[in-house]
Amino acid sequence: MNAVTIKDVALAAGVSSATASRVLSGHPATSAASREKVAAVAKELGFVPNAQARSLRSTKTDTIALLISDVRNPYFSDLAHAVEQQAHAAGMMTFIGNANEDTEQQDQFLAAMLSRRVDGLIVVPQGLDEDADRPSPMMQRIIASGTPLVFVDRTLPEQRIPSITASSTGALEEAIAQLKLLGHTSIAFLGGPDHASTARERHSAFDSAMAANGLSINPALHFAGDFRAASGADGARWLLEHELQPTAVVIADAPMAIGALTVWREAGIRIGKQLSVISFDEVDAMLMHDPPIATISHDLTSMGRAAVTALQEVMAGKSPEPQEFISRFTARESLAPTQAATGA
Amino acid sequence: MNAVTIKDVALAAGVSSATASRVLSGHPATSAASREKVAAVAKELGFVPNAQARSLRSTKTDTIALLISDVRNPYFSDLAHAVEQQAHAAGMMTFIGNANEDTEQQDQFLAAMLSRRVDGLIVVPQGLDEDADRPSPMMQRIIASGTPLVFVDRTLPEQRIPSITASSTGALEEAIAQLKLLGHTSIAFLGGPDHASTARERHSAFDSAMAANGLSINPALHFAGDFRAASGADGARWLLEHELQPTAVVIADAPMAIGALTVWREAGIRIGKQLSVISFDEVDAMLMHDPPIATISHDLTSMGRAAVTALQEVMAGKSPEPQEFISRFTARESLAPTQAATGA
DNA sequence: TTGTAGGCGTTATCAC
DNA sequence: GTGATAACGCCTACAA
Repeated sequence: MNAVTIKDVALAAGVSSATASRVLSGHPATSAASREKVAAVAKELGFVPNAQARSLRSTKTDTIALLISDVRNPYFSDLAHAVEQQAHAAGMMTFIGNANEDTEQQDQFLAAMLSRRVDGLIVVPQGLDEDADRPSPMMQRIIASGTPLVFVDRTLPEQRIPSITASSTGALEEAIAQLKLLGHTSIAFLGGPDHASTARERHSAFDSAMAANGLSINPALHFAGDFRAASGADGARWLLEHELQPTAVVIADAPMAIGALTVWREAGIRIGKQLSVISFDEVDAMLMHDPPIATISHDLTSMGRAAVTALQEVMAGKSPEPQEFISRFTARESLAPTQAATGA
Repeated sequence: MNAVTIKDVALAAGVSSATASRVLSGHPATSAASREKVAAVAKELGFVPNAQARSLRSTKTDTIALLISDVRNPYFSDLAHAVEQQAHAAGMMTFIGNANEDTEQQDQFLAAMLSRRVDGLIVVPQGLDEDADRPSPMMQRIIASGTPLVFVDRTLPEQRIPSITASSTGALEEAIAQLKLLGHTSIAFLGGPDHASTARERHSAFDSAMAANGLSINPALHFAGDFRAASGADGARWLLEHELQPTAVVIADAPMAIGALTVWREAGIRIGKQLSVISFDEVDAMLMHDPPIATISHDLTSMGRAAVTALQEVMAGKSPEPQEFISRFTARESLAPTQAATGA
């Protein structure tokens, strides 16, 4: 068992534990002699400082927590990776927690992090299902506790919390303009869950992009999914049976798109011929698809970095401005001139 | 700021901190009266126990760490999800760490976990590049420290460490038999990096499946990738230019398959006609592809659960047997009778 | 430069 | 059942 403490090191090095501590934590007031001896002994004994004790005393843990809503969604694993790398570069560890799109799991994770006294939190917040905009009680406690907090990707209408978000308005305007140019006027939207601010943002950006292009917004062409593959498949089936037979569709995230495209493949729908498709989130599978799928993508790497930077500012007592990244539209062969209705 | 300690709670409840502690940690020796009062006060004050202090005293953290080699690989995010859920059910938190297929990052994470005194470790071990089978120095220290440790997915030849692995021999024999039946005799293998035991296992299982089916093993048809999409793309290009023009290919993981399939789409290769494809790892994108891709899949959920269970046994002082899961072959339309060579 | 002496928040050990 | 008290491992005034 690893029970070697700083006292053991000090004893073996023939110094006091205070000196050993100073050497091991790089305090300047140490002699070359003790530095050498302590370092050598510590290495030989395999001394690993107890982070618990250290941060109990110093009230900092050099650890931040990142709460995402679905580990298995590549969108969030990209975000997690970016945050982790940036935090790592700043000498901090990152706890990654998974809310599973569930307020209860979110709160459990937040409680655990609070209890572990992380130095800060980066959160993709879940709204409450019934009342999408109200932070959960645990979130309110976090805020009340004064723990440095930053929202990323999604947000809640809490004025004091800096947030890093993405705006898809411009990209969607481009996308819809492109579709209109190709002759599409009946365009469906497979959206995400209303408790996610991103789902609402994408939906309203879609509506305003339609309006900006002089196309009418038809609520009957909006399907409410949940950002997961199964709901994308449901949306695809819903579309197949839809009386209006739109000729193009925008899908709110990659898992839903993959689910939907699978259904359409099974149904023999030719993408880019019978149905034009644009999906949010650029993942490798979109380029594998034949034809490749046009995407609206967010720069997760930059967003993740920005979140860490903003959090560091909050930890330093500043109040960083909210930051909004602009998503990018990439046209691909999944877009083509109108030919026939979906079900043809 | 959240500076409410157990003493504050005790004071407000009119009991000693010892009693407060007993109530808050569910110790049986408490009266109903104090239980009520303490609980009420704690809630009112928003008391959050300091996990640092608690585990400093109790020498347990109710936390385990999971080290995977690539967060963005869906294979590992599935595994992570399974481990997390199972650990959560057992009342433990999970730290998820990302080695990025890199021994140095692996070691940093392990050191951080050791320093945080996690109760146990579940690791997908990285071999050293130069000497795939030797555990890194840090891994040796972990082992020496006696921290409960379990390997999952990959393994190292350390006799004392329980490991949860998968065997693809049977599945590959089935797969190759199927290909042979369809007339394929020249079958390529796009493999993973040698420092991963799974890559070696899949490769040797491929070879023995070829042999078992009476087909000759041709080293010239083996491509060494690294489990990532880019190397799959490289492998696909390599195959396109290969003088032997195999008619079928087995790919060692999903990201590589997606990379490869993208290249083949661009090159106009018709999968399931000109080239039959089998990929390891069943991810949604495999079913989205037209035609759907035959897969060899592991039951990550069961493996993740088994890893947690094994770790719990180690923590309880037992020595669980190594466990080997059997992978499953699923035939799909990406397999078809031989027609023409790849490059035709 | 070094050592001594608390103390961080909690729980375990004793008495009562 | 409850309350003092010590101890977990480390860091940091303070004094030397």
